[in-house]
Amino acid sequence: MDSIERKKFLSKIARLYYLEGLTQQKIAGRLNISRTKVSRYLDEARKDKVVEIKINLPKEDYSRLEYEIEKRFKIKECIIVPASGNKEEILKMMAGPLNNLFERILAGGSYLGIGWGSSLKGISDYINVSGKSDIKVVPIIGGLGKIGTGVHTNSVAKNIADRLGSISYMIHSPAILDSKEIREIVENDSNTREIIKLSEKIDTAMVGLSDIGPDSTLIKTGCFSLEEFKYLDSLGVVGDVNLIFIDENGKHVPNKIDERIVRISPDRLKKVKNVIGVAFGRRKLKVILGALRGGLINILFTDRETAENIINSG
Amino acid sequence: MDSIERKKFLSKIARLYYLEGLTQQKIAGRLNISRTKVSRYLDEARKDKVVEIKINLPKEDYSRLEYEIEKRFKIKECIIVPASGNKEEILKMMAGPLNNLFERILAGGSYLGIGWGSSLKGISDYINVSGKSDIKVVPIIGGLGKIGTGVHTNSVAKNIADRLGSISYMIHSPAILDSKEIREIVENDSNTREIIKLSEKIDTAMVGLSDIGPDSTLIKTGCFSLEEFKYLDSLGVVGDVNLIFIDENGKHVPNKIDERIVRISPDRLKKVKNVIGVAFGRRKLKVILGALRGGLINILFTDRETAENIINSG
DNA sequence: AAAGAAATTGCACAATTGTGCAGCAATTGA
DNA sequence: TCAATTGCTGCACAATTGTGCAATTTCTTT
Repeated sequence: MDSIERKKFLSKIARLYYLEGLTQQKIAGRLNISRTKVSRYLDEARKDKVVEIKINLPKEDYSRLEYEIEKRFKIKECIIVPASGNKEEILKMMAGPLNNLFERILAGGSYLGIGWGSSLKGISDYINVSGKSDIKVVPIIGGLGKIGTGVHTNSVAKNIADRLGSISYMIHSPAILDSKEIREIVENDSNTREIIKLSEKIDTAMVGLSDIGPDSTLIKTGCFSLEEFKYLDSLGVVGDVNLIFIDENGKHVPNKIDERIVRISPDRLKKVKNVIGVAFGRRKLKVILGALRGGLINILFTDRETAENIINSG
Repeated sequence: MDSIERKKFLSKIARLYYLEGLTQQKIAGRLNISRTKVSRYLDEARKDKVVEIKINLPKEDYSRLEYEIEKRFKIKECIIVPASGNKEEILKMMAGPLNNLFERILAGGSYLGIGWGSSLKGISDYINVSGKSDIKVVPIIGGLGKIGTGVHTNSVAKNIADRLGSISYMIHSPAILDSKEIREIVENDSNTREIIKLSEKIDTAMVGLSDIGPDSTLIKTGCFSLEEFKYLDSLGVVGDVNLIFIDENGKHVPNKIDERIVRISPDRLKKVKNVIGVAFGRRKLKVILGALRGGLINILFTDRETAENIINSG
């Protein structure tokens, strides 16, 4: 069979299989060849592009980029939304995929850990998932921000719980204390100990990622001073994941601030099945890369621009 | 999940399945949904045209038309070549598909019945199939045309046998005799009887289709007179398949010429597994339709123009 | 708020498809 | 011409995929 004859034959088989919906067995019978041959001819047809499978992507679909990032960093999932420059809009666009994700990964009776951050706070307002009333929402970091402003850890956890139709726990300790001693005392208090203990039951967590630049929310809210950030910078820190300070490879950088912080431990966090990070913007590129490389998060929500930067920075 | 969100999700799954080649099981694990759901989402994606499967047809491909005819007349196969107006060219184009067909349907040791006709004669020169040396080629009609011209039944059979690297039998009787009595005598001769007997072993036959117009080869070669054709026409005959005269529905029309003809019987022919008819051109439309409707042939070789006429005449 | 209707889900099974392998045929090279 | 090599074939099995069904959930309607 010459090349053109062959192509025609392949397209005939491909038509019967893909367009007319016959089974390989039926095609084999009809053309008087073995079923095995049909299977192999179809293979050839696909390889030779006689058959092409096209996916009609909705506009602004980045599933390809998503899959590239998923593969590159061996993470479970990456969700990319169009970049608009406007933070609130970006968060709004993340709502749908986040709800979809929650539908899929929040198993009955499971515990959901919630960190802190303006993105987390922002996105939480769009959560809308039904049938998850037996989820327990647990803070995995002490309070940051003022109660009443709605950015406080407990508020975010409560907000999310409300939107899931479920319940939340509260943490009665600030995230950052004045000294190691005070932290130890607070952490030994049964109220706090209980919450910390709960973090072992978590199988899904949502964490915030911050850089340590002067514009970070942590500076703006007065949680840290510029001097402290400079100190962390000098140690090679590129940012934090739920106040776990990491370097560009996602390795936890030991530092003297750590001992004053109340939060889930790096080891514990790495054992959580699904860790969702929501972060985008040029400033956060390094900490995102670190978090991905170090395996601190395995589900990433970001925008197109950041995603492209991630891929280009390998 | 709203409509756009759903489409994005579908396209994500479709990408993983069709483009990245993951199994449904892997996708299910990755997205934390059941495998059954993946199967159903893929179904939906195809139905919603999120996934489109396109077959890159070689130019001048008529596989769609072929399949329409196959379905409409419940025949095994229809092969259509581009119409060029030039008979020789059309036959040449049929060579590839015919060889392909022979490769598929000629089983080891089987008998191949050969009729008569200028198309058959023409196409036989292009046959080229290897590995079929144990086929026996058998005439299924008496001699028509003069020995030596190459249009004679025996010559065509011999030619085909040579090209298959196999052997052929000869029939030592004309197709049309002067009277019923002579035919009976000839048919009772052991030489002829033996060949006729062989036709019971045939599982593939190639037959010619003729119309009964004044330009038909049968008139030109002097086998029939115009009066005889007028007579047949008056009976409702539209043409013949291997000298079986049929009406527009393919029903064998009894007539007084039949009893002078030496050929395979209509009943016998209908039992042959594969009966290949090669015919095209406006004049032959009616007889082709008859042959298809009456189940006298189940594999048709024709050209685009004729094929379109066939479909339009339903 | 309750009952009924409709849709969705996963299981278990059936159907379909893919593939390693042994055997056979074709081709090549001496 | 023969041997060696290469490629093709179908079988038998393994893997993958599709689907009826019962249970459950969700949505309607009263």
